[in-house]
Amino acid sequence: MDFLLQHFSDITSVPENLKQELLKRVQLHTFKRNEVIQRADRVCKRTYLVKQGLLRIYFNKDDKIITDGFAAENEWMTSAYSFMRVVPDQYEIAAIELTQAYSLSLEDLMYLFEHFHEMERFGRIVMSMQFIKQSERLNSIRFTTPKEKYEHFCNTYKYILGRVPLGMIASYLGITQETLSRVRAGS
Amino acid sequence: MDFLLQHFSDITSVPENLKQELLKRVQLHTFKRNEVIQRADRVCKRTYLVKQGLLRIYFNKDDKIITDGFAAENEWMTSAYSFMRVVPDQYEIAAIELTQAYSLSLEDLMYLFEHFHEMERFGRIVMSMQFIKQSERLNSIRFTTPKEKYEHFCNTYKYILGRVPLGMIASYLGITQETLSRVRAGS
DNA sequence: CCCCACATTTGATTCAAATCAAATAATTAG
DNA sequence: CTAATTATTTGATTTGAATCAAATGTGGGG
Repeated sequence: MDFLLQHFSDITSVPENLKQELLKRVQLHTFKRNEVIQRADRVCKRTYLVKQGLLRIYFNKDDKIITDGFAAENEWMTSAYSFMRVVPDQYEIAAIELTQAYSLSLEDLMYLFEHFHEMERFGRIVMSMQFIKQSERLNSIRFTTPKEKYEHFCNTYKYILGRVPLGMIASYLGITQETLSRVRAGS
Repeated sequence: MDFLLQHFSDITSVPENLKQELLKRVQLHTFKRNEVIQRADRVCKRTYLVKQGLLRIYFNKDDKIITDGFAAENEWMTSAYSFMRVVPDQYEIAAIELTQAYSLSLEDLMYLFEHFHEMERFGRIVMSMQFIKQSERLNSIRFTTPKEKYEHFCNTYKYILGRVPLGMIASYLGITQETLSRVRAGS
């Protein structure tokens, strides 16, 4: 449980009673390699914090699987729109490798936001960080060549490289597998 | 001032003392048509809430001006990375038409976050909404044809259409002016 | 009110990456 | 350990939008 509280403490101060409430509400899961955590067409009920391992979010577009993101240690993963708005969506989440993750339900999260200023701050800071990350990704997708996309990925997410098939990285970067292969070959 | 408090109240409850502090710290600006509010290579010191009019954020890429976003009534505008991290960046912000906007400095914002749970909640909710909006934009840029991009823009931002030159919309959508023109001609 | 800078359209051509196709390499489940 | 599946590379071709080029339209400052 130290991991969980450490994660929160790294972002903002956590008073003792918030710690208690967090520990009371959080669930710890173990997901097998390739286990599907969240299925398409369902409401995503929980948000996950990866303790160890690697999660992936993806969806089916014209019979191709498009990877939309990864979450490794200390990163949060949920199908954001489905989770926040409590509506089904097309995203699935699965474990790429054996993964341990904590999770919170929307109700518990809301309870904690409601009762703890620090939790609200935590939420604001995490959302801000996600927003900034997503901006960078948007700019990368809009304005860079396949080669630059791959290089940026290598620089930013080298800890993911080698843990996932290249096809997943290609679709995450918004290019085809073939193009990624050629980029890597250096032509 | 009613506008400002209404904007906050629409998102979360605002206790009387927070109202006081908000009113004490907020500035009201009037920007002329085409007036530049934020210059490139500078730290963006404030975040703006548009009361009336239209702001635009853009940057120079290879001698082309790329529009990155708009903010109309009840929308926030800032150069997010620069503002949050207190570093200069390449974005500029200008008024497209005569605009009235409230603004807050980072220090004031932090003060309000620090002292008011409700302000923190407001920040969290606004960041979440921005995140979701940005996700939709990312998907639009990644997966849709120029025609679909334009249709989506018309559906979502029709109140902007007609108030800005088409070139700005084209670069916002990630297509060229020529392509947008052809899409509109319907071919 | 008119002219000029800017905005928009239209046409011809180019090009980068997608698609289509298939061979080769590497995992993994039995 | 080996067959079968999955991943990766490599090659040929297509294609949609960018680029290049230029004509036409238009609105707002003088």
